[in-house]
Amino acid sequence: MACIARLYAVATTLPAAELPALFDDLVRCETRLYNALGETLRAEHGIVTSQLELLRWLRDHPGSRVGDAATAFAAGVGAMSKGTDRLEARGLVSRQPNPADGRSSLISLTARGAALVAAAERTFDARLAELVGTVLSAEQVRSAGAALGVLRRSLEAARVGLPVG
Amino acid sequence: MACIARLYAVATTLPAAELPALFDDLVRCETRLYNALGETLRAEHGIVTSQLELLRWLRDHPGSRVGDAATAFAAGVGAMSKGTDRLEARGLVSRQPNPADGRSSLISLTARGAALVAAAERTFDARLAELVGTVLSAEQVRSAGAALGVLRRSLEAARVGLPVG
DNA sequence: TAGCGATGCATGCCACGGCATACAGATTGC
DNA sequence: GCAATCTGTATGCCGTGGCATGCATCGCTA
Repeated sequence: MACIARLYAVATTLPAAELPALFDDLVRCETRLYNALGETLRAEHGIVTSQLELLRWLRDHPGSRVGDAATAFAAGVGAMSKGTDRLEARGLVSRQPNPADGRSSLISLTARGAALVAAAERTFDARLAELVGTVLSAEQVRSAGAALGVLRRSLEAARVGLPVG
Repeated sequence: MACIARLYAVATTLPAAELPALFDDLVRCETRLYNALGETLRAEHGIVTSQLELLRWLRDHPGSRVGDAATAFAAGVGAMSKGTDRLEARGLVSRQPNPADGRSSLISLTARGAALVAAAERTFDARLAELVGTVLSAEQVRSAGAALGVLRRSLEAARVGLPVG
């Protein structure tokens, strides 16, 4: 079938071990960066990486619903609902009734949330620059970013790797 | 041509937004790939991605201890101990007394574990080739792999992002 | 407009990881 | 060779996410 032909084509141009090695490096980098950034964010702002990611996304996508965020992060709706609860309990976001659909709410940053995300983002960017910017050349950042961007858009377009809930 | 591109890159600077965007793509790709691979592995072999990663690592690093695996995966020792318990309970690995140190055990694959990792690895590689190999060019895989490899080694050398436990 | 499947979200249960602790065994200093 | 300390691992508690369920609401169709 078509996928056999594709696999064969890949194998002719790429050593078979290349993809698993890439995946391994990808996961290891992600784990360590996530941990290290979370450590710094927790110490300086009392939030962790996943919370900054959500806050930042809400800032950049005002008027979003819980399910929109879940899709964007490839997380379950239940998990995102609970994550929103936690941010709301801390006064960082608020749910407003959705005028177009009574089942959902629109999530927006509070003033505190907006201030926090601005401050935490500076910390985040600085730490990331320390960890990555001092190690990779601009060329490496760009080529890796281009490849991962292509891959990401492909996975998202195909709805790959979305949890059930 | 790669040489010309590299020389040009040296003279250019990195836009400030490039690193956060790279991190975002990195995390999103990792999440979706991890989920999608886990789905396939669970359906065909009854394990998930993290378990295949550990089993494969144990195969490639015989005579390792719990703490060695924890360091390799940037996981806590407690988590790795419990993960090993789960694999041991399923008869996939076994702990053998460490002749050089009575506090620790040496972990090795059982015959069942070795068979499972061999079969599951084929599934894993095939699914990964579908998801990534059909989307990225060999050149993109190589350049992303090179960059992430450099980054990974830097993070590991600096012991960055290791959990406490 | 009444009914019905589809959709969006919240919640409960379970699995897993982080962190703190406990303890056995190793190592160091005297 | 013993005490003090350190190291390696297991275990308990807690927070978080996935999945299943429940429920309110929407949209479609007759």
